[in-house]
Amino acid sequence: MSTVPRQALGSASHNSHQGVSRMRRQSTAADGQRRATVTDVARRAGVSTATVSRVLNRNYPVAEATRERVESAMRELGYVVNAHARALAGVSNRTVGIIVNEVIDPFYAYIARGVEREAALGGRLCLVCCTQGDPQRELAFIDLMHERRADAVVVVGGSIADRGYTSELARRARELDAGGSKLVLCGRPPLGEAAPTAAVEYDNEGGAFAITDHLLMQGHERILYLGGPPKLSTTRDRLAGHRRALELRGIAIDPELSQPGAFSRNFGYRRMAELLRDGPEFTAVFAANDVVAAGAAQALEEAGLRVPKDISLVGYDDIPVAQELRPRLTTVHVPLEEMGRQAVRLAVSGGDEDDWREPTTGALRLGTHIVVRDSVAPRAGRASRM
Amino acid sequence: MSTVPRQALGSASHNSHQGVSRMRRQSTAADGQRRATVTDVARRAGVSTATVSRVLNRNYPVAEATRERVESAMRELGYVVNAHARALAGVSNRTVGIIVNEVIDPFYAYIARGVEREAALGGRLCLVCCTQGDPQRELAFIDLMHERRADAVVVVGGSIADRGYTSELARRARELDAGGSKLVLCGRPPLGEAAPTAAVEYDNEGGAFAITDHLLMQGHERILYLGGPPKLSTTRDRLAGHRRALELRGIAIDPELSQPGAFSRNFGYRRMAELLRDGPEFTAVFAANDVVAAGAAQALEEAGLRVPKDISLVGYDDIPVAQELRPRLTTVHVPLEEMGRQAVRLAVSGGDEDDWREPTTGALRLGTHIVVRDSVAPRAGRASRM
DNA sequence: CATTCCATAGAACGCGATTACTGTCCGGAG
DNA sequence: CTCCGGACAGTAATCGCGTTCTATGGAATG
Repeated sequence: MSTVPRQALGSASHNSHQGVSRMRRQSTAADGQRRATVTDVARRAGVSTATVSRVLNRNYPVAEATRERVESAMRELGYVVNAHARALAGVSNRTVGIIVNEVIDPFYAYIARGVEREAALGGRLCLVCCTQGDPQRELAFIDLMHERRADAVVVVGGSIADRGYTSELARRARELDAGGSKLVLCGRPPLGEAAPTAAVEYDNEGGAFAITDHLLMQGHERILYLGGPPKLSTTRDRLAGHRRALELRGIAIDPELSQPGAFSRNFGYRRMAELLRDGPEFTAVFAANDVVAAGAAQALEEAGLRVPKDISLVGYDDIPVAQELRPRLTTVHVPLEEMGRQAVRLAVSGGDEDDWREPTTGALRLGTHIVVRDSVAPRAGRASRM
Repeated sequence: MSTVPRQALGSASHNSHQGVSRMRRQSTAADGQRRATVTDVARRAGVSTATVSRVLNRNYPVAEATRERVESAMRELGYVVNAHARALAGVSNRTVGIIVNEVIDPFYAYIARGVEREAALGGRLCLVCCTQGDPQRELAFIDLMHERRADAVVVVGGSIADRGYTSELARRARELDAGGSKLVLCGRPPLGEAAPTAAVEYDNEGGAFAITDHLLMQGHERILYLGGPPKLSTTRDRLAGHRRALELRGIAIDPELSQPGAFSRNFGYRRMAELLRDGPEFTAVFAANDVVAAGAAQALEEAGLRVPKDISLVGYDDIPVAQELRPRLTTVHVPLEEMGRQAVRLAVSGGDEDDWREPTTGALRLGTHIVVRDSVAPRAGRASRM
């Protein structure tokens, strides 16, 4: 079996169709009303089911009068096509799946918006799942979407570098591909040659480099890197850009200034408070993302430190909270919504399937750039001031 | 036909299956590889399809050895059940639909999270759509979800009081109900007796009353009500609570102090700035929601007014931005995630269908309460100060 | 040895819709 | 007065899986 146990989804009682042998809905029996079917419509309109299907799909000439008879029959019966039957008969069911950590996290929400909008443009619906950071759930959701024959499955966000996990993911990529769907990696590194996937990345390393350099230009040399799960590809890339910038300026890397952790406001707040109490000296903070920066900002505020006068602070992602903080946060802009759009575009190639089966593996890398606001000032040195 | 034209979804070329008469996938022909079916698995494992189905559904005893043979056959073939075929055969497809204005709006995002989590608990997947505030799109999406036979369709957010729209919605409620699904209204008033819907509301009026009263207790008598689309049920209810509080204290209602508009940060900012320049006097602002409050706060700040010293400010919803603003925003807490959870709970009655068909119309009303933070102070009167 | 009970095989339907074929009808050309 | 093609419409085979219902081989039981 190619599926992760459904237990991974925390299903209370996943064996839904168990025991309770449902009474089979007999078309003969009472039950009041059945759902109308094509057959019903056809009978009522005095035509064949083929004709009904034709007016439904507008893919074959049907006489005006006939069409009208059929349409009013549908209306009178309250007929609604059955997408499952249609999918079974070979028509794309027009859905794309998207798997994120958490829908309320703006980072994911913006990407999801892009996916949803682009999908809607192609007349598609969007299946959304939240893994809450659990790779097992992610795999289980991919399976569920495969079962539903989604046109594409977009997996969003950084990934952990785990051997077993990666190969599981690659296998699913192959299975999906064999079935004509596509696995799209959004904001995470590709799986390598063996796996037929599409990918939309952004210049994570470059953004980190740029904003670190921005800090360096202001004279900061002791920069605290705060937050970001250590094993996540996202963290790895941001940290890499950060270090490259430091090295380029000939600044030694102090391990103590690297403080990875969760991508959460709470982590930013607590660790910052701790570090302020008994941590290394630093004059600037590079928060792994804007949410962490918000937490750090609060800790700084409560410690009586002024941003940017005493300490400079920058974030990453450029989500709305960056503009809400005071001072407004200097950060790295990531084209989140665009990533989502491109992800589905890469996978489904527009609304019409004229171009049947193009490059089986597409990749895309979007740019990032820093947004300068008010949270960075020339170095003043917290140590030298207090 | 009971559906709104798909054009409403802005589909670029919605007649996807038109003209391009797809080559029918012949099981006989080449094509390299077909997707494995139950029959394939059965053949490979040397058992019957009935047995395969049994190990798949675990609803009938199967010898351990047989099960293993079947399972490894599935693994080797990369078999993935076809949810459509399964749904067609009468098994619930386990999906719930949710329709919101906008996924990046925290108000909706939190509700969506509740829906998604509760759905996942029941082993269900979640179909998400964004209407961007267009009632036509909302109706079109409901149809699409009905076509997919979602177990439930949750429509989130305030509704406009339009005669035609309401009856269209009611019709869909009936159609869904006839098919065994359910339309759930989340955060909006019921449709009346004629429509079989479930509903989860929150005490919108009460929250507005409470926070207005909070302002009154601090001596504020001239309170500006800012934002909220005028015809939206949400606005109507909040405004009602607000006015009831005013009347209870015998304060005359000044139409000039009622400034409805979009639920956007931008509206809050701009209208606030205008009003500060040439609007009526007021000592407190009741923003229709936290987002509007954020905009208003910026305008106030730029005008050199201090919150709450010069002007008090409150919002509604209690989304994260409320804690990020400085001063932290006093607002009304709405149990958003819980609303989402209850919405699906109301509709699908847990994971197991033991309790077959319960009350066809459930309703629920969750409480709200104010959260006092730092944006309200006793009246100081902007007029008397400047 | 006869009887039961199990696990499973086998086969027929049903689910609802799509569509490759196969007509049928009708008008105009030859 | 045929013949032919275009416009429509009907027939029936699929699609992949779930659900019986009957039949059967063999092990356990008495």
